[in-house]
Amino acid sequence: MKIEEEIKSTVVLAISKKIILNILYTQNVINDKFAEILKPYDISGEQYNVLRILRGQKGCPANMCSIQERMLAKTSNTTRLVDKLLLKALVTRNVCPENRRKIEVLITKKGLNMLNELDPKVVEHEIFFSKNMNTQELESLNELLEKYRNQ
Amino acid sequence: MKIEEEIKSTVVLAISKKIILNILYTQNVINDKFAEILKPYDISGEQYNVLRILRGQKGCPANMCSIQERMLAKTSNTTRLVDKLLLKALVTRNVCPENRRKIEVLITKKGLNMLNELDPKVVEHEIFFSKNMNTQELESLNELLEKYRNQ
DNA sequence: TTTTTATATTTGTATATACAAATGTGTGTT
DNA sequence: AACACACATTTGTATATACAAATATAAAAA
Repeated sequence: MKIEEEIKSTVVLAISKKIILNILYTQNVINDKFAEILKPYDISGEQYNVLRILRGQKGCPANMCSIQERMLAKTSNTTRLVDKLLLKALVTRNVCPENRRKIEVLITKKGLNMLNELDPKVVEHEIFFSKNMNTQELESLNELLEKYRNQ
Repeated sequence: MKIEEEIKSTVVLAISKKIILNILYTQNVINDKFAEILKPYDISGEQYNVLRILRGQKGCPANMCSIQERMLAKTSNTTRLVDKLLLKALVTRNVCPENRRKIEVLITKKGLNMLNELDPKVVEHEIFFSKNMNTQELESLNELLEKYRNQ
């Protein structure tokens, strides 16, 4: 369905407006579908994102700052996301001995197991949207998005 | 900046994953910039979206259902968004006399004036991201996004 | 050493998202 | 009329976003 139909617009939209609406709407579709995958695991998309960042550390602890700057939403509240993960025993949290202002966050074995179980489902989700497009179209979409975002 | 740099990824990402991350991240950039435009007017992006839908009614009242289905985020809570707009006198809300289950929501003169004042800033925001791309690239981006979203 | 400044994180408040349950109203059936 | 069912909206609860203020610690300056 075209974006005008999705929002039931009755007027012709400028291409610059259509692209904005298309990106915002597509993001909603992606997120809704991803939330369904995560639902049985009782974690949110943002919590998943934190876990994924922690796994990427390969055993090294991450502090709040470094998690924050790797998040997609730059204004996420990492403290509270880590709080939730701590309650579920998916991460550990300790004051850094070298610099007591910092907090060392580590993913637990339980957290790693959850991510490993999710891995194939996440890949399936990513491929789902790409499956009817050829490599050239995918590369083109990616390049155009980056050109668009960087003004 | 490429998406890998934005999220400080150290590994090469599959194209299907890059596109997902690119869309999610680009949406955040668009929303953050738009929120700044709205800030002086003390309304949120979702509240703006409701006002824009109501103006599109051209004097006809809209009920909660029809507002909901025109929203970008299909799970927005229209009742509470309209509550906020009512407090600022940007809309009126009345029970529909023909069907008392329905609510008639109308944009006020104050609401219309706010939208009119915002119009040029919104267009400027839309054009900002498109300005370094030619018509063909813009059309191509729009088509690829729609093909992508519809699997 | 005390003060100032910078850094890292937490907390508070308002708003919005997500979803289920509750409420109120209209329609059709017996 | 009484009942069941569908429709439209509201309300409740948990989570997340957005942003400012508060707290704690470290480093630099006086």
